[in-house]
Amino acid sequence: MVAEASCDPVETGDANPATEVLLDVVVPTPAHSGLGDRLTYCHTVALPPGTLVRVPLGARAVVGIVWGTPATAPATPVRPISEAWQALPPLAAEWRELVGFAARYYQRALGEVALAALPPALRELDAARLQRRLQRAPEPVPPVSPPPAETPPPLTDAQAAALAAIETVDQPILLFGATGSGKTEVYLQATARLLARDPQAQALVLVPEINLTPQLEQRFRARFGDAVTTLHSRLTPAQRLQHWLAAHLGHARIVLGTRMAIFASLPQLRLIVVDEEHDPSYKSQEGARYSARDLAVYRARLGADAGCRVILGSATPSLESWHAADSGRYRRVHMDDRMGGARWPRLRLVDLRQQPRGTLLAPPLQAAIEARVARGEQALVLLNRRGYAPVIACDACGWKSGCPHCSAHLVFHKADRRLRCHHCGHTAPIPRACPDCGNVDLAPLGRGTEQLEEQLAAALATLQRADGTPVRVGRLDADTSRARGALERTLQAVHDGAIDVLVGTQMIAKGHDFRRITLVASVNTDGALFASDWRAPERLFALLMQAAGRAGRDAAFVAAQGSAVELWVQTAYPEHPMFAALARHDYAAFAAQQLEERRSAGMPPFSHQALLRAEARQLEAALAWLRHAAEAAHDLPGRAHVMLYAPVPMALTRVAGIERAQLLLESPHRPALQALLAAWMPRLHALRGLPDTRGLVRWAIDVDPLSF
DNA sequence: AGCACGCCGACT
DNA sequence: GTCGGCGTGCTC
Repeated sequence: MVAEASCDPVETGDANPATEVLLDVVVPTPAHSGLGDRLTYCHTVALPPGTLVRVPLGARAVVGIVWGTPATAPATPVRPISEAWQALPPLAAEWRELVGFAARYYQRALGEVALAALPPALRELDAARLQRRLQRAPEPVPPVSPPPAETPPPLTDAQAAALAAIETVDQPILLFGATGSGKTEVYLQATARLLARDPQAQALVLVPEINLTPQLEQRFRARFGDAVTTLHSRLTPAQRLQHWLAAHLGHARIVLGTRMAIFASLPQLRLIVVDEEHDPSYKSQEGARYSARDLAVYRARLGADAGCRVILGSATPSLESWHAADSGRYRRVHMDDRMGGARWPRLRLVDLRQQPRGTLLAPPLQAAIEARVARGEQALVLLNRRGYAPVIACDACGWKSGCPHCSAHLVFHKADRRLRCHHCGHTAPIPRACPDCGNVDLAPLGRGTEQLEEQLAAALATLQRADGTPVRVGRLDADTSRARGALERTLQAVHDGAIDVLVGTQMIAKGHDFRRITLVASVNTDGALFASDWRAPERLFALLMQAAGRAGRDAAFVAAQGSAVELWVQTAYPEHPMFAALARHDYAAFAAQQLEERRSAGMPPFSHQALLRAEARQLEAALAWLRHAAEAAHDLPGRAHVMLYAPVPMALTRVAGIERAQLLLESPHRPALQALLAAWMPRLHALRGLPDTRGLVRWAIDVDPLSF
């Protein structure tokens, strides 16, 4: 009480102005708490913006970040800052700007975004423990160069051109290069040149999934040693804090991380690399739904005065980035030759209309796989559906195994002889008879990776390798890689040649550098070709290009074998124009065709979208809430330029007993959409508690949504 | 969102 | 007689 009174500027501010300072502090207040983003506290001395502090909030003590000084003194008496962590350098102005922009653009509370960007373990610390931690690790800035731990290889012409562009072009670089064209070497050398020029500089390298691309981390470590650190969600809380501190204190020169790393504190950031920039995992799907790739471009612009650059790399860029390059906002740098003389796989289409219905593996494809395995080569077979069969059904009455909590089928998993829901985790034993009619003939419908593995293993059972050992079929999907280290073991087994044929979901298509693969096959492709999601063709093309890139990586091996490197695709629509572009490995043609479709339909990137999502116990409550929301938008700024569609249930309406619905907003004018959203938010918060929306669980806005 | 305070059932 | 159910309400 005394402390609070002494802090009140009205009471003591005049009496002792030198020792009482008002500060705006950002604390983790969810937007709907009714509190503003910045709360005013007082302290004995002025603290620079970016200083971490602990402050009382209600009955709790929370970590906050000093954001500045209040424009006006608040009406309510202010409470004092409990402790200021002055041992830690303040978070830089650019970091605060990035966080502020992300909060504004994605319509989240500033405190939520700012505090979520810090390692959780930091919030557990106090000033004393922080002090000890900082003293215990007074790591000097390690000398990165010279000498580099590994001598870089000579550059190809394309790589030299790319590096020249990076150093001279003051725009985001779209590094467009096929798998194996040497993009990674460009990242490495761009980083090396930066560090040679400016020994204090830092680089940020973003990857979609760090566990699926261990060799990128290996290559950075081989070149830069201990100057590299990592930031991703698989780190333990202590590691994450340690790595974050290394970046914040400038001990780490290079941060390699997943999308969350875009918020790392990097005071000397001069280069951002976004590898596989088209990958949808750069878009966060919970909390603040940010795009790390888009924020990377923004962050580089914030640092432009200091010479910060951004490289977006991909063999199949997002249509957004491709269009930005077409329109001159990004600079496209094309690396068109595959290094080491490796040849591109030839496309072999299997027309499923010529095959018996329900064919999983057409005889010519199976024969091709057998022939390769017999010669000591390897094959990858892609099927984007895990489990044995996506559903089991009753022959007599048409009953299908449905999830009691979701509007989805229970998937038959033969490995544990159970039915499993892939959306809520519900599991059930396989019923002996149909629950509806008692019929005992229940049949699995459709195929998953387990069944494909089984069928291939049976087909290859009589084959032997050159050394007389039996041929081995392996499987890689979320089920087989759940256990710690299982993923690495399977990948190693493929590397070592212990596995001849690897079956799996799209995770087998990622950047693994398998040397003896000469055939890649996609056996169930058509679902994505005609999916209701209009981004599906783009993703399918990227997946098939990426999968194709796994084949023929070792030119010497391929030449010695005398094999043709092939990509097999089973489809009932072989005349689809996408396959013509795929056969020529012509992403530019595919992108041009897709962008033309988007332009005429007024779809992104020719318009901008946001989704308002609502979840409720009853679907009607969610829909009613969205209708109220639409009504509340009628007179908002920007409304004339923003199209609001009717609220609809989501494609997968119910998940874990919660009904989901959404409302799409679309505008050709991004600022109009942003203005509308910003003005809409307070009204949406005020919508709580309407009588026909009882059972509403939560709602959220997804700006630039990727999935519908 | 947390985390209080605040009024009604089965236990040491 | 207490421990605890989660219903409203507040957080500079």
